Formats: sequence, C-alpha cells, structure tokens
Amino acid sequence: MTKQPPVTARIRNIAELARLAGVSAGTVSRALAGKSLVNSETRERIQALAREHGFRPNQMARRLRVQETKVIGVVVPLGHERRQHLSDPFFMTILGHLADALTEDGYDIMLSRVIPDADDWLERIADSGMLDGVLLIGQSNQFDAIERVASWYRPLVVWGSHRPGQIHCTVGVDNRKGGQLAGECLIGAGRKRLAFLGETIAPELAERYQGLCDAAAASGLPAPLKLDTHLASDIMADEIAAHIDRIGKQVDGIAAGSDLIAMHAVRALADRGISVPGDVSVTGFDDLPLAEQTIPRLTTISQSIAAGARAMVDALFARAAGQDTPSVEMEPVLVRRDTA
Amino acid sequence: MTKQPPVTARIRNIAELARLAGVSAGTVSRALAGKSLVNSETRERIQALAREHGFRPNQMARRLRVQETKVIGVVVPLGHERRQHLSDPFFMTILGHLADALTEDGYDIMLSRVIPDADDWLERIADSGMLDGVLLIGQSNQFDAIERVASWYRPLVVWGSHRPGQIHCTVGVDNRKGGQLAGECLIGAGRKRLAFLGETIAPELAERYQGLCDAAAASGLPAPLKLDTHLASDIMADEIAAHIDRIGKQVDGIAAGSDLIAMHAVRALADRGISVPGDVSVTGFDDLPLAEQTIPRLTTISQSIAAGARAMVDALFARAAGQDTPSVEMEPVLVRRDTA
DNA sequence: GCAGATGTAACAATCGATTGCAACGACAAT
DNA sequence: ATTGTCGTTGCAATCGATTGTTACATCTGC
Repeated sequence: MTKQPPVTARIRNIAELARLAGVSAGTVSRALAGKSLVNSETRERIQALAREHGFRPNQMARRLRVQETKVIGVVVPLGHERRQHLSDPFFMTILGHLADALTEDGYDIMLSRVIPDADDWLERIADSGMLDGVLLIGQSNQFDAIERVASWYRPLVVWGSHRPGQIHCTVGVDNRKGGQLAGECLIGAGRKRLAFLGETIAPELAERYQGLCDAAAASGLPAPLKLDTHLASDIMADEIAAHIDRIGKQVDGIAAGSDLIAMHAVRALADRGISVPGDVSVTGFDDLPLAEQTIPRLTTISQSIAAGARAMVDALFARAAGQDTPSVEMEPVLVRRDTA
Repeated sequence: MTKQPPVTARIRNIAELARLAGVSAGTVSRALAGKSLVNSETRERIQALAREHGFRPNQMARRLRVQETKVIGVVVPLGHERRQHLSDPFFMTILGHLADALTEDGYDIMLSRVIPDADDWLERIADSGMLDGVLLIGQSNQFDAIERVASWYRPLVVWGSHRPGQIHCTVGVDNRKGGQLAGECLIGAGRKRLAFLGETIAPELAERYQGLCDAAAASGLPAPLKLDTHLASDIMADEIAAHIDRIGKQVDGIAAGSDLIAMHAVRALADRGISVPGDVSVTGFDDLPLAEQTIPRLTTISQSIAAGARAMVDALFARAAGQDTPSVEMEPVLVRRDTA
C-alpha cells in the first residue's frame, strides 16, 4: 500500500499543491520535474506531498505549453473500402509491432480509423496539434491527399508503395517483385492457368498483380485472370466462394493478394473437395503469423512486417528531427510451405 | 483541388486569423464553431479565410479549456506476461470492435500497452488529463491496482471476470461456465482423459480450468491435467509442442485456454500424425474470426466479442454520465465445428 | 565591513482556444 | 425624444503547467 486513495480533498492543480507546500507554482513544477534549481530538501518535501495526495500534473496543459505531445497517430485510411474492419489481421499485426517500437521510445499511440469522405481528413489529423507525428497504414486510393499534406507536414511516414517522384516517405515491400515471385513459384510447380485474387484499386495490390503478369509473360503464358474481392472479411468469404464456383477448372494456380484472401481461398477449395496443392496451388502475401498456423500452412510472400514497422518508426523520428529520409523498399522473400 | 498548401505564411492561431479578418479572437472561435451568435455573413467570411489558409484550431488548447478530450484510452496490462505481444489475435479482435464502436461516437483511441512495473501505472493513465475514459483489456494479475483506481475514477470499464463484491465494472463471459461447456463437449464425444492447455495466473483462464474440472467431476472423471503455456506466441508454439510430446497418449481430449492455443495444439498434433478429432478432440475458447478459417475449423466456446465491445463502450459512457453500471456477464456458447 | 558570487524561490508571461459578460449600434415602441 | 430590445462583437478571465527573468538572502574573499 504505497498509494492511498486521496485522504483529503483531491488536489487538482499545481497551484493548490503549491499553496499547500507554501511555495510558488513554479517551484512545484520544477520540483516535480526533478530539476536541480530547487533545493533538494524542498524538492523532496514537495514530491512527498504530491505522492501523498496522489497528484499528477495535467498532461494536456503540459503538452500545450511545451508543444510536444509524445503521441504518434497511427491511421488507417479506408478510402475505397468502407467496410474493411480495423481487425484486419495485416493491420493488426503491423500495429502490434509499431506499438512495441513506439512504447519503447516513450510514445503513446493515437489510433484512427478514417473514412476519408471529407477531403481534408489528413490535414485535420496532421494539424490537430495533438500529435508529434503520423504513421499511415496503406495508401488506399488517397495518393493525392497524402502528397498534398506531405508537402508541408514533415513527420509523416506511410506504409505502402513508392512511385518515382513522389514526395511522401514510404516504407514497404517491392510489391511487383513479390507478385513476380508468387508467379514464378506457381509456374515452377507446373501451373499454367493462373489467377490473381484481390481487388486492384489500392496501389499495392495492383502492383502485385503486375508482377504476376510479368512472371506469366516471361514464361509465355497468357495474362492471369483478375478476380476482384472486397477486403471486409465477411463479404470476402462469400465473394471468394463465388469466384471459385465460377472459374471451376479454368484455373490451377491462384496468387492471392494477401494471406487472408489466400486462407479464404484454401478454405473454399477444401469445402468443394478440391485438393491444395494437389489440384490447385495457392500463394498468399504478407506472411502473417497465422500463415504458419493454418493447415495446410500457407506458401506466401514475406513482407517482414516487424522490420518494416521498425523502419517506419526510425524514419518518422528522423524526419521529426529535420532530416530527410528516403523511402524504404524491402525485398520480398518467397516462403515455401504447403500450399504451393 | 479545394485545399491548397498555404500560399501565404502559415497561420498558427486564432489570434492571427482574427487580425487578418479584422475581428476579435472570440468572434473567430465562435465563427469556426458555427455558433449562431455571429452574423452569418462574417461567419462565412471567417470560415472562408480559414479554409483558404488551411487553418484549424489547435485541439490541445481547446481540450484544455473545455476539459473534455474525446479520447478514450484502451489499455492492455501485461502484468504476468511481459513477452505477450500486442498483436495477440484476441486483443486485436476486440480492439477492432472497440475502435468501430468508439469512432462511431466521435471518439479517438489512445492505445497503451503497459507493463505494470511501477505500481501506479493505472493511476498515471487515469489521472493524465488526456482521457475521457479508460477501457482495460484483461485484468492480468493487477486486480488490486484496478480496484484501487476504480474507487475514485468512474469512467473505467474492464474486460475480464467479475468477482463478487468487486468495485470495478467488468464485461466478460462466464468463464467457468464456458470451461464447463468445453468439458461437456469433450466428454460427450467419449473422451475421458482430459487436459487443460494454458496458464492459470490470469483469473479468466483459471476460471475456465475450474469449469473444466466441474464437468469432469460431474461425470466422475479425475481432475484434468493442467499444462501451462506462456501467451507470447513465439514461445507458445514450442511449449505446446513439448507438452504434446510429453503427454503422448495419456490424453485424448484437450480444452485449450484460447483459440490461439488450440490452433497451435492442432498444428502440433497434425505434425505428429495424430488425427484431430479422430484420436484427440480439441476445443478452443474465444471464437475468433480465424477459428472458422483454420482447417479443420475449430470447435470452440464463443465469447461474442463484438457484443462485448459494444457493452464495454455503452457502460463506459453511462459511467461517464454519472450512472452506476453493473458488471455484465455474457453467456458462453459452444460452437461445434470440426475439432471436437 | 563591503563588493561580488552563489543558491533559491517568486513573479509573470506564455502556449491557444473558449466563453460569460459588457458594450455598442440600430431600430422599434411609446 | 427617450427608453428598451435585439443582434453582434469585443474584452478579459480561464483551463494548468512551464520557464526566462528578477529579487532576495546568504556566503565568500579581500
């Protein structure tokens, strides 16, 4: 029992504590901050008094004065996909790693799931005065909005893909290369009738599809089928099932746009008695922790999410300190497991 | 292109905009807030000016003044399990639902992953002046700390189990009943040599084990084996594999403490050529979305996480409004799928 | 015994927006 | 012509902590 509930009336600000201690507010502030300008004896007396009354200075006021919040915004723009849920496993995974990296450095995280209907959604976040920086997970279809803000707001780092000449700093994987790896893996397994599963409005997914096309073209195969699906997991399952029913035996190799999509596909195939990888090969993308736990385990393209999160945080701090950081593009790696 | 980058010097506060508009700061504040006290003509003039310069009032200052932050803290205490990761799927799932519920009501989320080494961790969060309320995910081994804070801090709701007489408001499932359902399911499938997989330091898991014991006792079976495992997913896999190797054929029914544990167990069994549910039946707990996507799909105890999240948010707002809310204990439901 | 150095603490300005109250002009009513 | 009302706007206090500057007392050295 070191900390009691307040015995006397609650102390609400530094001024009250100052009166109680018989000193001025400024002195209390310095004492609680452990500054050397106050006599160590009075400092300890004040600290003891604060502890006794369970007093802690108001962070909002401190942050207003100091103009530094120690809060980083983590934002998911859901531009093209309003029904996508925050509980999307990819987002959750990267969020977990970001949280680890940021809390380690003493930062808190403000989470926003934004549906960018007002076109100044990002301005509003960047300019709120509540944040020391912003991490954006995914570009969605908001490339222009991001560029606009990046032109004046420095501490902004985006998970996504880098277009030549863009202003904003991204961290991501070479999606096209990744798609190509997936294609080569399928083709290497003797598959010739390929399909891409996932919608290509978001640039990341579009590039993965491009890469798949590259691989097909390099082997003289026709352009793979493109099967759209939404990202909200409840609709996704049905859509994927419908696709599988429709394409029937036309396809023997599926490159999925994400691990989640791949899982649904494997599940739908299994439900229909189609063997994976016997009849159809499937690759995922992301290499989420759960890709290893499914049965059969997913063959997938690894994004090294932990390293990516670390890179985002490092870049953010560098930019906040005034440096200019280049975008980071990580190498995708094919992880061969059971589905292809 | 409705919003330009600031053409002229950036406007940093209401006073500057006021000077520019030739009015006082107070008027600008009212105009931007859309209050009816200002002439609609001047109001629109000011709003246009603000838009043109991309000015947005500083939220930190506003919140300090108004004493309302529109931010809710979502906190995971990792008391007994420092290595547990934020990306734990259960936490991520409930966080997703909380985010949906809170953003719907215009609240932002401040995420904290706390390792409660300083014993006033929760005091510090509650008292920071940054939050309108706190949602705690899991009690960990911090029951006393939570009780202490709940005695004076009203807007606090905890996901976890309710002990008779406790002060703090919890939302959760009847864990003991859930454990019992799992046990009955296993016993109903003819299993007689039961085990519980999961560590029982956290009260939730301990109660699930109790329920399992209840079911065993009711059928005249000996008390189920208790196999501890950590919650950090990297260690967990190895620990579970080791358990499986050790117990061999001693056990034919496993009640896992969570879906994640169950998935690892199924995976480990499959790797050893043990058939599920042929040789061994397995049940999970939580009914995460991914429980349905594994192959075989998990038989599990459903917690109805979405409803729970909603209940937490409702209770929080009610408490913030001064009402007293009872703890909510939801009924667990057995979801029969493929593993038992 | 006095000038100067040193250690403490008080004072007051500041961060930026909000809001109760006062003031002012225009207009209507008497 | 005077009083009253209404619609607007300005003034200044406030939220709570931080910090540069100033003021005072004590101590040192000559």
